[in-house]
Amino acid sequence: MTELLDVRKMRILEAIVDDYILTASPVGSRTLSKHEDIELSPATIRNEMSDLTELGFLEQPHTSAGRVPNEKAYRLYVNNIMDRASLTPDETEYIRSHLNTKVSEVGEVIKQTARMLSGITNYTSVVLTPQMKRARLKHISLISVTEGSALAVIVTNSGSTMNTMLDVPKGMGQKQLEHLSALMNERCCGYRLDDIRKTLLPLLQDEVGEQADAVMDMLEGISADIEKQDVEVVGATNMLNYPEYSDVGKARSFLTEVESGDYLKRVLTTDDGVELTVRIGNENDNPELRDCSVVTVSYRVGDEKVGSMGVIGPTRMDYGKVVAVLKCMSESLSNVLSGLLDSNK
Amino acid sequence: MTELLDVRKMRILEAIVDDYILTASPVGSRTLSKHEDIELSPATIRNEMSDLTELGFLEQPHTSAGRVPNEKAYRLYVNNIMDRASLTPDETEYIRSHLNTKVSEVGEVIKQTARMLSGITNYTSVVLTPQMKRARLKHISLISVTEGSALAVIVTNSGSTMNTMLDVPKGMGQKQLEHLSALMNERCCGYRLDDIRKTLLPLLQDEVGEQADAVMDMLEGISADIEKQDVEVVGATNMLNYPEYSDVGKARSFLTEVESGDYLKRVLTTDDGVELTVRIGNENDNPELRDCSVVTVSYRVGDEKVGSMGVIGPTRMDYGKVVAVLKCMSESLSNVLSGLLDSNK
DNA sequence: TGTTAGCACTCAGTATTCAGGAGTGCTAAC
DNA sequence: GTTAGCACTCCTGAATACTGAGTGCTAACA
Repeated sequence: MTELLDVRKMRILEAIVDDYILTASPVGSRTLSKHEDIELSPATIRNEMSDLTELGFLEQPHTSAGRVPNEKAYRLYVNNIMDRASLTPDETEYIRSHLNTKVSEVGEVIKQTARMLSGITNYTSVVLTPQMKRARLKHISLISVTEGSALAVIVTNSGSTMNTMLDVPKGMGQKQLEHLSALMNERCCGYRLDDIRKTLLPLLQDEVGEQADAVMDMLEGISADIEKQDVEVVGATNMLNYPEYSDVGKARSFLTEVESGDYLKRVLTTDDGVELTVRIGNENDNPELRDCSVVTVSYRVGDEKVGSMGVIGPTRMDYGKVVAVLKCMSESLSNVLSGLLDSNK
Repeated sequence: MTELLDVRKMRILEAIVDDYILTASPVGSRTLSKHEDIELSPATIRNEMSDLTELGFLEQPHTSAGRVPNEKAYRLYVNNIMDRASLTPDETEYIRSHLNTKVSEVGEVIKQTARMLSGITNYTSVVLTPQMKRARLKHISLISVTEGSALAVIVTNSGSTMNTMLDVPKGMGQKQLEHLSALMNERCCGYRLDDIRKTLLPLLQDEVGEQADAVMDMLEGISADIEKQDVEVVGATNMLNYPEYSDVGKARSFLTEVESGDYLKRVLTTDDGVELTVRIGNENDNPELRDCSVVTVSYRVGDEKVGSMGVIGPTRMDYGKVVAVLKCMSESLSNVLSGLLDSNK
């Protein structure tokens, strides 16, 4: 792949993509000839562009327009060309400091991350809440709410909390729930949340006796909720700033799709084993997003991936910057979360 | 006000508003002459329309266009003309049934209400979460989360729950927090949440001794959170379906404004003593919403107002339907919430 | 006196034409 | 291999004319 194109073609393609990312309008040979890196006459450039078109990297809206890069070009650009623009020290500092200050609640940190991502990039951001199942139980409280329902409040060693409404058997009141949760705390503290069900059940079985079934159901309910991860989408309306979405119809279908969150959640929860993924245009198997690119990156607690975040923008997005921001943000968020974890061992 | 206009003018104005609500394009005399209620020639109607324009109810985009109703017309329409379109039995039934099924969590009910509001009306809906301060305490749990912070979980007699992160003095661990919450439960159960602070403090003062200040701070924290009401905004992108927002710039500023939620929250939390309020265009003291109308209605638990909800649409909204839907929805939500309350007395 | 038919007038919207300009591909010369 | 030159394409925007919906006014009518 790398040596499909000679150096000069590469350079020209890069310049075209760079220019198009900036202006969103077809790039002509004369424009390129003024580019400092390219010391060639327009005619020569035209020949090269003609080649690049034939090779499938460029497209022409009409005969007398300049060239527009297509997905193949962006793919090459992302894989081989772009220099991962590093952030300015200011930006790095901005991210670090704003993520460090208020770490009291995990949910807040996630929201803040999403806000910053979309704020810095001017695209749409999406952040997945961290997986709880690998966290360890620090404390659980069962609180009777109404006859037949109770609230389970789980605190993990990373300091995050989780609420789950549970159905409980009729007649099980606050007293019994307290007894049960005391038992759970005694036996399960320090276990991983996704191990609780199988660990706890045998331990409890003899103690809870006739209510074993009910307890089992409750644990099921808790387990189901532990698996759940939410997505935080911020800045969808940013897209209205780009000429790609000056058509209200397109804007509407984009917003509808993104706000449903379904596709983004799917993308963020599929773990393809890679830290950073770039999905360009139709590489998204979602027709509504065929004019968009989605860049995702995972974040960790300790050495373990626990969630991911991403940026959605037009295919003509500033890949270099987005990648740099995501990496920095992932690093920062991982640190913050891991720090939380350590401080409560 | 009522008798500013004679019957015929009223009827013509009504027809104009009705037609404009439907089509969003200026209404001409010929169109009106075909209207079944109006047995007049175009010429006569033109005279009347000319009068209505002079009286300030209609406007003309340009000489050879039809007439467009303005805010004054809508105001008259809302106050004196529109027959509050009653919902079809289907719609009423739909609202009742969908709000009754899943009542497990108050937050869910509110979200569902917002979704249905915007679904039925095709406008943007906004629902305020119910005030907690008038609810009565059923149970409180204090759970240690990290060194220095704890989670307070409050369950009210209406079955709703509330979480608040609190700063606690260093060294106060789970044991002490449990002791404290046991004390609170014993003393404060059944009290109104907004009375707890002043009720509890004297009672506790001698018992908590040296930690009185810290407890005081915690109560402050809880009180502050009790006051908080959130807004749930759904269907903002619905507005992109209306020609008023075929301009992306307008769409963007609308979406930005609405999604911030600031103005809507202010509108929903100001209690003007009236059950139902219609704010037309510039009656909203928010320039971003000068082309919108906001209709709000309060909902109750028992006889007490505890929250409100609203619909935002273009000034050319179907006021009759919106008012009918809101009234029905408020009624249903009030019933559901009051039912929850009663069932736990 | 209120209503209506008729008519001249206005003006947004659409289609048409035209000139300008940006950009291309090709050819021939360097 | 590179470049200058040139004919060609086709988008864009301005100017122009045409159409049709709608008005206001006047005069006739009931």
